Amino acid sequence: MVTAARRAYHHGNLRAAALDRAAQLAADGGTGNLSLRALARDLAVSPAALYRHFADKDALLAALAERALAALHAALHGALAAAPVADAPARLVALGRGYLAFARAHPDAFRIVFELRHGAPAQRSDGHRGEQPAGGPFALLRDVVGALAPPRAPAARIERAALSAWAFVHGLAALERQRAWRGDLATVADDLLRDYARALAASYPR
Amino acid sequence: MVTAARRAYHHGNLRAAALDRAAQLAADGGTGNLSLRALARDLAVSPAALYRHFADKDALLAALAERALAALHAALHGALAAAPVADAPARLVALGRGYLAFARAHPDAFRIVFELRHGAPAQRSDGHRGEQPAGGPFALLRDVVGALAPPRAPAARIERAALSAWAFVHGLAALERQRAWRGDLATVADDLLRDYARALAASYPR
DNA sequence: ACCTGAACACCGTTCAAGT
DNA sequence: ACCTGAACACCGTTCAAGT
Repeated sequence: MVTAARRAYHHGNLRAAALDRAAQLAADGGTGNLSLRALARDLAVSPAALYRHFADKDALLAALAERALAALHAALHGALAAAPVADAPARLVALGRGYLAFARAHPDAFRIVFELRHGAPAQRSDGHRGEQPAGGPFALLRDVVGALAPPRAPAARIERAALSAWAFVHGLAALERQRAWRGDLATVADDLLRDYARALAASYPR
Repeated sequence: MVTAARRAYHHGNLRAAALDRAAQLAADGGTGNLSLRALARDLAVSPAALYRHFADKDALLAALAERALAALHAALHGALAAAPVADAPARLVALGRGYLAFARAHPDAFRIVFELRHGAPAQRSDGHRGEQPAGGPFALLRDVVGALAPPRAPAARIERAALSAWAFVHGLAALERQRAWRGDLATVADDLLRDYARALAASYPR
């Protein structure tokens, strides 16, 4: 059994197994308590073996973040699929609900997507990264916000409105995770999402 | 010189010196790279000496967070003092700008206030904590949002509007810190703050 | 190509012992 | 009361060596 599993790693799935297990460990004990040595121990593998698949611990965390971002995208896509196609405000609310629900259900995944390289000051001078976190999920948001706007609204205005909506719902998720609010932020957040969508829809002259 | 400094610690200021130096180290290398041993080395003190003043590393970080929260409060208070007393929307914008400016100038302090116990799932069942982060700064925000509302507006509505505004500006700060936006979020954020204040003021029937 | 064993330079934390 | 020295059980990472 052990030897079979061991042999399997030689077939190229240590990387995948490590990511799966690391995601579980992060979900249980938090990303901060995740150690490569504990992970290796868990996989019945030598610590050094992981370095054949990840350059260092940060690379492992980055791969984990990539997975988490894909999961967030999928969750938002699902939330959108369950919303009425014609009702743009309802779709925006559904997107916000999906975002908050994901942050609640997978706080570790949410964290690793948005708080990676959390303690490093190193801002690479070769340009901004961060296209990944903005990529998939933000495109969904822009589409929904665009559908809310009049047919020939300027793209720049839609971009700005989408950023604003993202900041709003992201802030709600962050404050809720932080428990920086006495009482039940979750139910209030739902009301605020609806208010926000309504106000945005009303902001366009008709 | 060294002996004089050493003797000074016996006079009860190791705790303060440790916090000062820890704040510096966190500002330079990020909170994640802060180690008690390096801190002790830096203070020419044995690692164990710090445990006379802090229960463990988390306690040191919590004390650091307390300082950072006070600094944020002071910064917001200052931003408000420089804004016209009568112009409530301008005061809201000033508060938002102060928040964003603080997050930009002291990313480590901002982080430690809002992302402490970042990797832990442990939600204490004895009730919610998080009164501290909401305490000082949020009271300022509630006052400003209250001044924006009609004289006899219901308190619950003001609370909700203040939470909404907090979430919005906090989200902007988080996304900006994350560089999760191609291009210059800082200047766009300023526009969005003004839009937000205007929309909030307009949301009250007159 | 993929993994092991052993080593290096670190950690956080504890505890007896010093002054 | 406050600090030191030494120890324990961990880390991340590297590197020769195995298959």
